[in-house]
Amino acid sequence: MKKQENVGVGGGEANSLSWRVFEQLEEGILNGSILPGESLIELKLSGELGVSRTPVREAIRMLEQKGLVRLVPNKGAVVLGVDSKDLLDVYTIRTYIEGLASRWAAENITEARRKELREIVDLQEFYHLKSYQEQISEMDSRFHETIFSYCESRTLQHMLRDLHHMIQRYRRQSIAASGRTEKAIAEHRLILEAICQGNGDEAERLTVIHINNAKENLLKLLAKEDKGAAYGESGASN
Amino acid sequence: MKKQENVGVGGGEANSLSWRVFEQLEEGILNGSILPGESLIELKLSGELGVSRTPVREAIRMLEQKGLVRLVPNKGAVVLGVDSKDLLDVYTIRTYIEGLASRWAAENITEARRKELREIVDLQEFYHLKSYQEQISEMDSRFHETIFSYCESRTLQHMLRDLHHMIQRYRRQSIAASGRTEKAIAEHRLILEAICQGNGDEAERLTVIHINNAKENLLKLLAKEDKGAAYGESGASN
DNA sequence: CAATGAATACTTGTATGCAATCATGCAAGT
DNA sequence: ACTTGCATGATTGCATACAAGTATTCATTG
Repeated sequence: MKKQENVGVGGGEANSLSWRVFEQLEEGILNGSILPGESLIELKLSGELGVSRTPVREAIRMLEQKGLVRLVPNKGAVVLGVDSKDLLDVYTIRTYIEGLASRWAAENITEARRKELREIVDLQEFYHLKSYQEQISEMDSRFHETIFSYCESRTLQHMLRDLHHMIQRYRRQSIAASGRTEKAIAEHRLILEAICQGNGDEAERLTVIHINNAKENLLKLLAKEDKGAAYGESGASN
Repeated sequence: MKKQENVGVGGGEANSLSWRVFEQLEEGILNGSILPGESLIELKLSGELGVSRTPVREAIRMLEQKGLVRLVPNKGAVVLGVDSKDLLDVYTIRTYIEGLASRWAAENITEARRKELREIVDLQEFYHLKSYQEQISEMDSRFHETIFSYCESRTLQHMLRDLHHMIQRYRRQSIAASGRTEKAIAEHRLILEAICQGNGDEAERLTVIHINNAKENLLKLLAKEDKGAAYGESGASN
C-alpha cells in the first residue's frame, strides 16, 4: 500500500462505455427525449448504441439508483422522468438547502475561491451585455455548482448536484430572453459578496431569496405553459 | 458451477443477486465493517460471496451512484465510507429538509395515515415502557420514514431515504440506554399531533427542533467518543 | 549491490451464451 | 362466445470468455 498518485478525479469521470451509455440515457431522460413510461430494453439499446448488453445493464442500474428509472420484472426499466411537480419540488427543496451550501461556502472561503467566483459572475455579466444566452446559462450553472463545490460537504454537494441535474432541462430551455437575467446577476453578486466576506448568515439569506425568486419565475412559466404557450420563454437564472 | 438457485426475476429488485450484493456491501460500508480506503475487488468479492463478477460489478456501480465508493481506473472501487464529519453534515442537512417533509406530510394527511402514524408512536411508547431497545429504535426509524413517505415528493423522499441510510449505523449503535428516549417520544407525539391536524407550519417547526436536539445529542456522543469512550452509549431517537 | 527490463499476475472492461421467467397469442374445448 | 391450456417469443439474470491495461516481481546485467 504505497504508491498514491491516482488519477485526478476532479471532473474526469471514467471514460468507460458504461458511463457514456449512462450519461446518454440520463441526458435523454432529463431533457425529455426519452419519455416517462417508456421501457428501456437492454437488447434494443445495445443494438442502437452499438455496444453489448453489459454496459447498458450497468447504465440502467445507475439510473435506477438515481431514481430515474424503475426496474420492472419482465418489462425492462421503465422511465420515470421529471414532471412539473418534480420540478417545483426541486426548487422548493433547493430553497431549503442551497442556502446551507452558501453558508458553508462562506465559512470555507479562500482567496483563490474569491477570485474564481468573482470571475464567474463577471463573465456572466459580460455575456449578458453581449446577449450570449448560451453562455449566460452556462455561467449560471457554474456559479451555483462552484458554490456548492466549496461547501466541503460531500453529502450536500452530491445532493445538490443531483437536484441540478434534474432541472437542467428547464434551465436550458428557459435561458432565452429572460426578463430576470439582470436581476439574477445582481442577486448573484450580492451572494458573491456575502460569501467573499465570509458572512454565512447573509449568504444563506440571500441565496434563499434568490432561489425563491427563481421558483416564482418557474411558477409563472408553468402557468403560461398550461395556457398553451411554448416552453422556452421567460426567465432562467436560478 | 455454483448453485444456480431458482433465483428468478421475481420481485425485480429484492431478489436479484445484484441487489443482495449491493445491500450487503452497503451495509458493510455503512456499519463500518468495510473500512474506508479499502478496495473492492470484483473477483475477490465474487469468490467470497459465491457469485460471478457480474452481480458484483452491478452492485459496485450502484454504490458509486450512492457516493459510497469511488471507481479508480485500475485499482478497483475504493470505499469512501461515512466519517463523523459526514454524520454531522447529515444531521445538519436533515435539520434543513426533514421539516419540509413534515410540512408536506401534514398537507397530505388522511385518516388512514393518522391512524398509522399514531400507532407507531403508541408502539414506540409501549416498547419504551418495556425497555425493548431494539424495537424502540425500529419504531423511531419507522416514524420518520413513514412521515416522509407521506410527503408525496418522490425527490424529497429519495433524498431523505439516502440520508437515513447513511446514519443508520449511528442510530443502531446509539439505541441502548438513551437518556433521550422519553424526550424524543414526547417530541414525536407533538409532531404527530401537528401533522394530524394538518398544521404544516407547526409540524415543520417541531421537526426542526426535534432533529436539532438529536444533533446536539450526536455532538455530545462524538465528544465522548473522542475522549476514548465507546460508541454505543447515550441517545438515539433522532 | 543497484538498476533495468522483461515476464507474470492482477484487475477491470466488454461481449456472448445459457437458463429461468413472464407475456402474448392462438387453438381447442365447453 | 368465453375460457383454458399450451407453445412461442421476449426479456432479464447470471456466468463465463476474452481482451487490454497496469502493477509487480524477478532475473539479468553493469
